[in-house]
Parts: sequence; C-alpha cells; structure tokens
Amino acid sequence: MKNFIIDILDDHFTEDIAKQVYTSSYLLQYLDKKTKSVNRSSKARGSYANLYAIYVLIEDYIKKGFLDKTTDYSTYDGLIFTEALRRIRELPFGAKIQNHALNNRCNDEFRKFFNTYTNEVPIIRNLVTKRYWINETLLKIDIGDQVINIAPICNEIVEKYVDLKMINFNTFFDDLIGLKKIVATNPDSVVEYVSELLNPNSDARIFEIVSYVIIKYHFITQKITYSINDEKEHSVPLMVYKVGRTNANDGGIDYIMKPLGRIFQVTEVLDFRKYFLDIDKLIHYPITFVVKQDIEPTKAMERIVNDAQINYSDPSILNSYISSFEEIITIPTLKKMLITNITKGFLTEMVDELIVQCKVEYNIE
DNA sequence: TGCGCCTCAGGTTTCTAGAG
DNA sequence: CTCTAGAAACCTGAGGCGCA
Repeated sequence: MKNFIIDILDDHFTEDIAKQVYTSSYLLQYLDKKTKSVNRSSKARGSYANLYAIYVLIEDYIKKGFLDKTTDYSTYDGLIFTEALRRIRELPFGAKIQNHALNNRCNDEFRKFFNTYTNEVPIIRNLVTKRYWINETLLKIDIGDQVINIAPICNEIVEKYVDLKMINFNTFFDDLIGLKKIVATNPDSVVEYVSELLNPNSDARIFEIVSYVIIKYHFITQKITYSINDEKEHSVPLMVYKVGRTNANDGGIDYIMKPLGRIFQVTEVLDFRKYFLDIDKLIHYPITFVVKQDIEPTKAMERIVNDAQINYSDPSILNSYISSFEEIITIPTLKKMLITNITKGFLTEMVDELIVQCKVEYNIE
C-alpha cells in the first residue's frame, strides 16, 4: 500500500520531482516516521505533540507571509511560547499536550534519526526571548534547477494525518450513533454489537466503558432503604458511578457505588499479583473485580487462589487478601446482565449512556 | 511463543528566572 | 519577598521487539 505522504507529494509534483523532494528532505522523512500509526491497528497510539510543534510554527511562518518572501524570516521576532502552546492545544487530540515538544523532544528525536546526515533541527528557539521559529533551511529543498519550499506540504501532511486518525476513531462513534437509530427497529443487532464489544480482544478502554454501562443498569433497579439516626427512611437505587477517564485514572478506582460504597476495579489479566496490588493500594478495602476474561467467576477465583497459594505460605496473610475480594465479575456475568437489562427495557438508555461515556473518555466537546 | 527490556509519549512535579 | 510562566526533570503504562 502506498503511503499518504507519497500521495500528497505526487499531487504536487511529477513522480520524478516528488521522489527527489522526499529523498532530499529530512523534514518530510521525519513526518513520515511520525505518522506511521495511521496504518497500524486501532490500538496503536498516535503521536501528535512533535508534529503539532512543527505544524504551528510552519503555520505561523505561512500566516506571517514569509513563504511569499514579503519579509525576511531571519528578522522575525519569533512565535511566543504561550501562543504556540495555545494553538497546539486547539488542534484535535491536542488538548492535553505539554511543553516537551517545543522545548526539546522534537529536536532531540530529529537529531536521533538524522544526526549523521545533518546538524539542522526543526525548531529554533531563543531561550532569552522565549520565542520559537521553524528552521527555514529544512523547508527549502534544493533539487538542482529550483528551490522548493515545502512549508505548505508539511502542513498538508499533518492535516491529512489528523484526518485519517479522526476517521479511524470516529468509526466507533458512528457505529454507536447508528445503533441508536436502529435500537427500536432492530434490537437484536444492537445486542449482537454490544456483546461483540465484550470480547476479550476489544480495546481496554471500550471494555471499561461497556462494562460500566452494563453494571450501572444492572444495579439501578435495586433499591436500598436506610435511615440516619432513626429519622425518616430514604429509599434510593444503587447507583454506580464511573470515576474519571480510563486514560487519566492510572491505578485509580474505576467505579464506585452509592450508597453502599462498593468499589469496582477493571482488570484484564488473571495474575494474582495485580489483584493483590490493587488490594494493597486500598488497604484491604473490599473490591469487586471486573475481569476481561471469558471464564466463569468461580473459575477465575480458583485460579487466583491457586496461584497465590504457591507464593504465600502463610495462610493468614493469604486469607487477608482473599477476603478482600467482594465479587468477581467476568465476561459471562456481563453478558447475562446485559440480557436482563434489555428485558427490563434499558436498551435505549444503555446506548445513550455508552455515547455519553465515550465522549467523556475521548474528550469530545 | 512467552518474557523481559526498551522506547515512546503523555502526565505530574519541581526548579528557575524575572516581574512586581 | 511572592507570584507566575516557562523549562526541565521525573514518572508511568503500553506497545514493540529481540531473544531464548
């Protein structure tokens, strides 16, 4: 398969020139290296920070008219750090990007790739004035009889890359929106789709969201009645809340139930050490584990206990961990819950909730 | 094929210089 | 002196890759 960078170059030049431009431009080769995730699986992480650092500086370069040589770029004051970072954060997936790329990482990485061929780096900065420039020498490609400025092409590449990543990513949302449309007319296919999301190979974040939605609607029909100091009785549903985004919640609690205070932790593996670590983190507070494994909960528990017994000779220590397992929920449990939720008529709500949670997870809007 | 090490990239914390 | 922006160091999970 031809890559999209070559396609873009071919749009601008004859095949011969396109090839020459590519082989003489380290910047284009760098962009090529940094955009590889397009052709990888949906799990492959994209890379935006370094690309965006280059992008905003080139954008500034073009916007201020240096492409048309109306003024000399070397006399330009440079782009202010805060402005550059602000612009980076406006770009798709860029909301949380930090200072690293502008400060050093982009240049470091470029050097790592190309130091045997060139001493130039993409980003020029003045530590005293805190201003930033794109390195113009890397933009001007001399191919013998002419000098080509690749500034617009570089930015076209970055834009195309972001487009492609967005398409990848939007497919899932489009699917969900599609589900919403057919939920009334063809509920069976919705069930099939959601069940598919529960398979062990699905993306971890998706699994965490889908299992949350199922668990939430499983408990929401159960009511608890309590009274404080014998005062009037309250009757409330068991509400499960998702705490934070998966990505921004390293090692934290995943779901919490009010008012019982049950805590849910999602895990992919059956390694007992992972469970014991979670239990340690919460100082042996009881935990309900949601496990992305296609086995019955009893089997999962058996395996954990067996493995742990080999490593823990003291039964009282072992027991202090085992007793911190409040419940284990596995894929078969979730599938059963899904079916009962649907028979209770929660299908539409569940699809809506899925969309809401995905928007939170992926920072949409 | 499974395991351990390495890289990558985002996120958090700390340091520093300059302004007031 | 304090406050702030900017810079840099530190941390961590996930994926990839090489090796047995």
